[in-house]
Amino acid sequence: MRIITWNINSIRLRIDHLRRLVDETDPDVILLQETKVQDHQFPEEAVNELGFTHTKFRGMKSYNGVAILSKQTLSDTGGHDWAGRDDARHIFATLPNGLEVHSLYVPAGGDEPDPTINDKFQHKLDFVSEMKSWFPANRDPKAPILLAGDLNIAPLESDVWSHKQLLKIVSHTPIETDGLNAAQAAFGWQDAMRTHTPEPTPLYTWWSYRAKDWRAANRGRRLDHIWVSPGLDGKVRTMQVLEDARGWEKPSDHAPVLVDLDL
DNA sequence: ATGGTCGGTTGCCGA
Repeated sequence: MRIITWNINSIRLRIDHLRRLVDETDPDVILLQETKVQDHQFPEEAVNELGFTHTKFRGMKSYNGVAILSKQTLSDTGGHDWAGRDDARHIFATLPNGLEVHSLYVPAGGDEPDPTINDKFQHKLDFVSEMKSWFPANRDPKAPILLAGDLNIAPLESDVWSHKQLLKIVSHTPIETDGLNAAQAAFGWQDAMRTHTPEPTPLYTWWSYRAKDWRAANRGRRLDHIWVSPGLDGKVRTMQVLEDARGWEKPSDHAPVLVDLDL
């Protein structure tokens, strides 16, 4: 089973990119973040025409928004309101083979890495702190569960272009990376991307729009992640960051990440 | 040290 996660940064603007991604990789399931569309405006017909006749989505006006696109039936769907906010950052569903997939969009957290003066950073820390308790309280680690999305944190030194230069930059500060590592450990989540491509190999999924030449500068960060439960131990066969998509015309600033599961 | 670019409830805000 082939699964892709992607921060698409507006599904309506990039529906042709989604078509190209499907043509080139033929995934079974696509988990999206930053769809930036309300549910009544979701391009369900265009998605159906790509072969994804089963969809679950949760959007709001202008910001955020997550979706699950599947060729097979989706059941038992829902989404948690993290940090007490109904802001369309989480959706989950179960596939016919029993695999539960979660699409998650963690808040970016603003620019100032001080929670006492930056409410957005406090919100991000609260969100990640709740990730640590929510999964153990609501799910069985022995079950087959995949959690993927834009977690907006690059936890490892080789997840950023310069560990030293990014230590005070939101997405790589110790308070965030400690929080994410704690959330991961609390459920026994396995970092499928790093199982496949261990440190110290650099691994990035996001490159800023602001670089003159993103590929030449390569000042990337690994903000997108695929985690699998202990119940899926040994089931991840391949992993690829689809960097080419970052070079398409009018791209998302995030590259899709693909895994094949032996299920 | 600074400013650089996107998308969408555009003339700003969030990323």
